[in-house]
Order: sequence, then structure tokens, then C-alpha cells
Amino acid sequence: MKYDPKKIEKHWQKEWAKQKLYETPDTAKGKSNYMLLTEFPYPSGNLHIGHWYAFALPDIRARYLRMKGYNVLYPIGFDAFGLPAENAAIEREVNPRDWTEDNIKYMTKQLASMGASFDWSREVRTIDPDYYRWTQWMFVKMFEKGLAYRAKTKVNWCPRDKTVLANEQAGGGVCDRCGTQVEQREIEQWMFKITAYADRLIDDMENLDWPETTKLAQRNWIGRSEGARIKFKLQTSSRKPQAEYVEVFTTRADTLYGATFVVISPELAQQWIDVGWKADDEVWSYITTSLNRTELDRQTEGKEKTGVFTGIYAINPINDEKIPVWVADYVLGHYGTGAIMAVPAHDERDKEFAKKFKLPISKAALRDANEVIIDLKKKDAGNHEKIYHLHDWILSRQRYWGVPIPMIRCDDCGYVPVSEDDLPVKLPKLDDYLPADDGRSPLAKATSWVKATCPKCDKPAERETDTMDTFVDSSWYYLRYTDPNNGKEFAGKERMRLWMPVPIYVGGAEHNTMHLLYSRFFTKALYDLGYVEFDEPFIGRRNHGIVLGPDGQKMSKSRGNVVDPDAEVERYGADTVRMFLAFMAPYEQGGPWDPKGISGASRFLQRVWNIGQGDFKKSSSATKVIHRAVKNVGEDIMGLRFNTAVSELMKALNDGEENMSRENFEMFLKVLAPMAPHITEELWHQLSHKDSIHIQPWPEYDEALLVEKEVTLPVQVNGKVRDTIVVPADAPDSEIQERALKAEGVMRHMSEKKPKKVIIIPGKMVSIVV
RNA sequence: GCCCCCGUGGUGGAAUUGGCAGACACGUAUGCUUCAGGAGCAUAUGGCCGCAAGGCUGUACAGGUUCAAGUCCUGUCGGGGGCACCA
Repeated sequence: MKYDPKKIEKHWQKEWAKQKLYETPDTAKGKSNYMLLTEFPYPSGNLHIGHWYAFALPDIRARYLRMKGYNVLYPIGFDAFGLPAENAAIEREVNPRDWTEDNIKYMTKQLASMGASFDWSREVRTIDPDYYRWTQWMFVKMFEKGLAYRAKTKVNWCPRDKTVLANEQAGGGVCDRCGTQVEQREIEQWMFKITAYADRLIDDMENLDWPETTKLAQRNWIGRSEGARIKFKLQTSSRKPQAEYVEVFTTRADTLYGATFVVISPELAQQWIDVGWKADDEVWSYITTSLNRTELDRQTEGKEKTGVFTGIYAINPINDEKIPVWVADYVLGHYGTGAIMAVPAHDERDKEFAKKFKLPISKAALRDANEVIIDLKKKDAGNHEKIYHLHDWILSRQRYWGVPIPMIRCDDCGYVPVSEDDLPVKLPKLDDYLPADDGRSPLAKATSWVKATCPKCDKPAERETDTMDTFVDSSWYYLRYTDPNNGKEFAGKERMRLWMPVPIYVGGAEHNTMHLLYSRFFTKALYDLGYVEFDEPFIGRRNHGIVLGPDGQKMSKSRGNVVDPDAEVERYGADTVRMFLAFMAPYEQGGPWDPKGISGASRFLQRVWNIGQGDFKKSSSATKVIHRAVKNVGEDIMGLRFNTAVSELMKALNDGEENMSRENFEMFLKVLAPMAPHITEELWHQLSHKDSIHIQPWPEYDEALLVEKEVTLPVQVNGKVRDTIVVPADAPDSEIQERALKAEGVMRHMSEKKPKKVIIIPGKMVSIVV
């Protein structure tokens, strides 16, 4: 028979589906339960080679674990709400729902072509009302606990997508969906109080098996600083604000003696004006212009500092020195107290400012920070404090394609949550779902939907028309996988006990700060509310790399370097594509797709097929190399070292091909099965087996076979290898030394000299110093 | 500016964590095979010297520690990433 991947792959995919081979029972079966999680795709419309990298490779590990006796859940779903879908739909003039659902259908078909062992019976879609009912329910629970609240804030507004963006989604001042420069707007928004969890989000990472880079990214993002809050008394003057003190935050309380002036942010100055400060015209105009500038302006307009003296003086509590108070926009309103003590001797920015405005730069006499804080405490002028870069999570979006926020606004009662029985608040079907420029969600146009009665007082009221950020949807989907059809709870506790927390979560490094942080926050909030029994969702995390185009650049249509997985499957078969993706680079690194390189994987599988078609040998000389493969391939798969796992298989084939017994070959097939599930299943059945190779136990290797009876030891003379000797593995040092000194290459280089020292590292090498 | 990671053949990458650098593969060369090949097989393949045996050299660069360094330490250069007027 000829190897025809197209035929056998389709055949087995159908057969596995028919047998429900990968449907995972919710029982404690086998060694233990194990959910291998990968980020669920967004239904963009076409399976990308990146999807293969993200799903087909972890599938190798899922299959391996199953063969090792674990009850493995490898779930899949679609993160189907969101701006990209909506934008694409608008572009094509179709309804986002139709566009999304069509894409899901198509991608589901494509996903099947990978031969991945997903349990499709647990598919989760965030756009399904049975799913987002619980997204809404969680919002309500968090609202009730004060973890979701409404506040007016300066927000990132994308003028193109016409919606608010979280800080995380407006990195560098551009919308991460469409690349447009964001503007600052003051809007009342729904927020999640993620800052209340800042300390736990940092401290609880300690015991997680996550990449250090990810932990670091989260730590940086949360940005905890420990320091002191210090009160400077404002000196009496006719124009002083109502405030008696200005409070500053510093991480350098030890430099307090060197403070030569205080700088407040324009935002704080504004507040002072609000409480009756009569600033003069120059100050007034500085504040107004600064506040009208966007955050982006303030940050990108070079390092040239601007500012103006307020006319007010403050008293340094440590030495009663009288120092001037300035306003300057290099001090940020939203960080710390919105005011700083300037120590030009120790801070570059303060020095720059002092130089420009000819303020004194005294040499600071340093004192122990703790002592300073103790002193301040005595005077009631300051204490120890921690602050964070992290902001609360703005979750409202003025867009159509998302989960409606389940709140009702009543003129008398304010915002009241929709009662639990009335969930889900279904997203109404709208013909006109285009975003509006007035900052109101398209849902505002669904007038009959908007009308509601207040759950508290029964008076006519209005629904909230904003929808939720998609990151809310994806912050708890892993919980739903454990119990996807539960109509009474988001997931039953028993079910979660079986599968949670997730032992390993594989995904892209781009989620280091957002998705992973949000999911941890959700889990912790649910834990505090008593709905889950663990406060970290993902014990292990691994990032995978990115497959680049053959030119080494990120794949993109405009560059024309996109590798189409369907075309590769058509030409080589899914098994070959899987093998090559596994082989081409370390998984956590990724790299360029080499169109020629894939032929290596193709040749390998062809050779495997050929052995299956021939006669087996009686010889057992391949046994040793196969056993070595069993050991090494298993270990490599566990460590996600797929590239070296493939090379182990290739080595085993190279060494054992000529002398393969039937027994050896079957063992080899089992070890290859997780990577190339179709060809191995076909060959397995050609060997007259009736059940699937994928439910066979992973072979045991014989440790004794792997121990070499003889070892080849390199012998160094003065640090250079001059010869090798072959000795029994258990030879005593004396024998090794004797043999080493007699080796031809060694004698030649010792030229009659006596050895000064002979170092023998058992099983490794011999080193002779002359 | 601060923090983190990485520099190994023509290419992707191995290297049991301090113990024979270049496994495995791509590519290339030569030969065989085939009507043909974007096919298959065999051999070779870091560089330099040599017919060969063998020798020298070699993991960005310069030092250092060690019997032994791709691996550890110091400095330099180059590349990538994160945070960024964050007090």
C-alpha cells in the first residue's frame, strides 16, 4: 500500500469522532484528572499556522498523558464576542452574529483537520446566552461586593472604534485593535476593582510554575512601590487652598532632608482651585492648558519640563524648612498622591526642573529611611505606604458585539442589578449596530429593549446600554469547561474539584499582563465570594513562540509571507505538518517557517510507513534504541521539548530501521502516536489490532537495557583530548588509569613525562595533568 | 532611563546543566538509481594544513576561575523584549 495521508487522515478523524474517543468522563479515572488548557481562539475566519502551533503541539502532550494513564481533558471553544468581529462585519456589511457563526462553523471543520484530541462535547462559546448568563451573573456578584462600580474617569477613547479602551489595550497611546491614536475623554464607566487585589496578585505568584518573564511582566505591570506618605504643612497665606497640607509619596524617605521644593500635578492643583484656592492668572492658565493636553502629549513632548510657582510655601516636617510649591505636569495626577517632594540632589527629573527654574539643589544628608518614618509618625506627619501602577479595570464598551452589562438605571434607586432570575439579559438583534460618535452604545437605539422596570421599586427605568470588554468573557471560560452544560451554576463545585486548578496552561506571551492577570483577578474574586475553592486558576503556565514567515518576519497578508496550513496539509498531510512544527524550533521560541525543512518530516513518516509495509526481522538489535526513545521522547514531551522529542524518534529510526522486529515496531508506533496520530493509527490497524493505538498504555522501557556495559571515555592530556579508551562500565579507577596512560595518543603527548595528577570522572572522562 | 532575555556551521537547532561542541534535520557536493522529477538510496560536509595518519583552530569580542568553559565570573560589542516624567 502507498502512504496516502489525505485518505487515512480523513478516515481516522471520522472514526475517532464516531467512537467519541476523546470525550472525557467527569470521574476520577486513572492516575488523576488533568486539564491541559490552551487559549481559545477568536473566530477570525481562517485557521492560521499559528493556530496549529497553539493547538496541535499541546495535543501531543495531551495524548501522551492519556497513554500514561491520566484522565485528560483537552477542551476547545471560541472567544467570539469582540471588536475585531464587529469591525470585520461592518466592513463586509453583514451582521456580526452571522459573520461570527459562519466563521465558527468553518474553523471547526478546519480544526478537525489537525487531528487534535479535543473534547468537542464541551465546546464553550462566549456568545452563547447559556454562557454569558454567567458572565453577567459574576458581574452582579462583584457589583454586590463593591468589586464592580461606576466612576467618572479620564479614559482612552478610540475615535475610530468609537469606544473606551482599557489602559492595557491602549499601549503607547494607540488602539491595539485598529492602531488609531487614542484620545482622552471624561466618561462615567463601569470598573472592576482589580487594584484591591494588587498585593495578592503579586505575592501569590511565588508558588506558581510560570515562566519568570511572565511573572516579571505582571510584577512590573502592577508596579508596587513601597515608601512613605509625607504631610507638608502649607504655610498660611491669603490665597492658600482650603487644604492645610500637601501630601507627597516617596520611595526615598531617606532623602527628605534634601527636599528643596514640592511639585504638585495639574490635577491636584485643579482640586485645590475647586476648594477655594485663588490662583493667579499665570498659574490658572498653566493648569488649564496642561489638563487639556492628552496623556500622550504629556508623555511624548520630549523631556523639556514646564511648570509654574504657585505662590504657596510648604514646611518640611523633618526640619521645618520653608520650601516653595510648584505645579508641573511631569508630576502625574493619577499616581501616588499627585504630588512629590523634589530632591534635585537625588532625582534626575527634579534636578532638571530645578536647573531650569533656578531652584536650589542642596546636598542631601541621608538618614535611614525607617528612622525618618518613625520620626514622621511621632509628629503625625507621615507613615509607611505602598502604591501601585495598576489601575482599576474599565470594562464598559460602547459597542454592540459584547455581553450586555446587566444593570438597570432607575431615577430613584440609581443603578440596580438585574435580578438573578432574569439573567441572561440577551443581546438584542439589531439592524443598526454601528457605533455612534456621541459615546453611547448602539444598544441605546434598541428603544424597546432599553425600557425596563426597576427591580427595586418597580418604576419605569432604563437598561445599561454598554457592553462588556471581551476580556471579561475570557476571564472565566476555563471554569466552564469543567461543567459546560450546567444550567444552575457557572460550574458545579464537584466538577471543579476534579479539574481545577489547571496544571498547565499553554499560550502566547502577549497575554502575560492582560488575560492572565484578569483571569487571576476573577478567580480570586470568586474565591473570596465563596464560589470556588482555589484562588489561583493556573498552577503552570508555558508560553509558546510564534511561527514567522519564511522571510523571518511576522506573517501578514500585506507582506505576502503567510503560510496556509490547509495547503501544507493538502500536500504533505496533517501528521507531517504536526511533526515539522514540533521539530522546527524550541516550542517556547518559535521561528521562521522553512518551506524546504518540512520535507525532512515527510521523509521520516514515509520511511515509517515503508517499514510497516515490509517484513519484520527476527532480530532484537533495535530493542535498545527503541527503549531509549521511549524514555527520552516521554521526558521531552512532558517538558514541551517537542523538537528534541522528534529528533529522538529520528535517531531511533536511523539506528533501528534495518533490524526492526514486529514488537519493536509496535513500540515505536506507540511512541510516535502522540505526534503523528493518523499514520500510527493506520499502521497499528494494519497490524491487525482492533482498538485504537491512542488508548494503548505508553510502553515501559527497561532501564537495564539503557545501561551501557562498556563506556568510551575520552582521555585528556593537559586539557586536550588525545585519545579515547573503551572500558567496562564498572571498571575500577585503577584499571581506567592504567588503560588511559597506555593509550597510544596519550603516550605520544606525554613524551616520557610523569603524570602529576590523574582525574577520573566515572562514566565521563579521564584528565591527565603533566 | 530602568528591568529582563539572547549571541553556537551556509540554515533551523542539539549539548545529560562544568566533562569528546555541532546530535537531529534542511541545504550543498559527489556517486548510484529512475523515461522524468520539487522523487529515492549511498557517502561526505565548522575552518585551516595534509595524499594520508594526524595536527592546529573553533560557540559575538577581550580577560578571568578550573585538570576541564558554549555552560561560571568581569568588561565590551551586537540583537530582541517588557516598563517608562511611576516619585
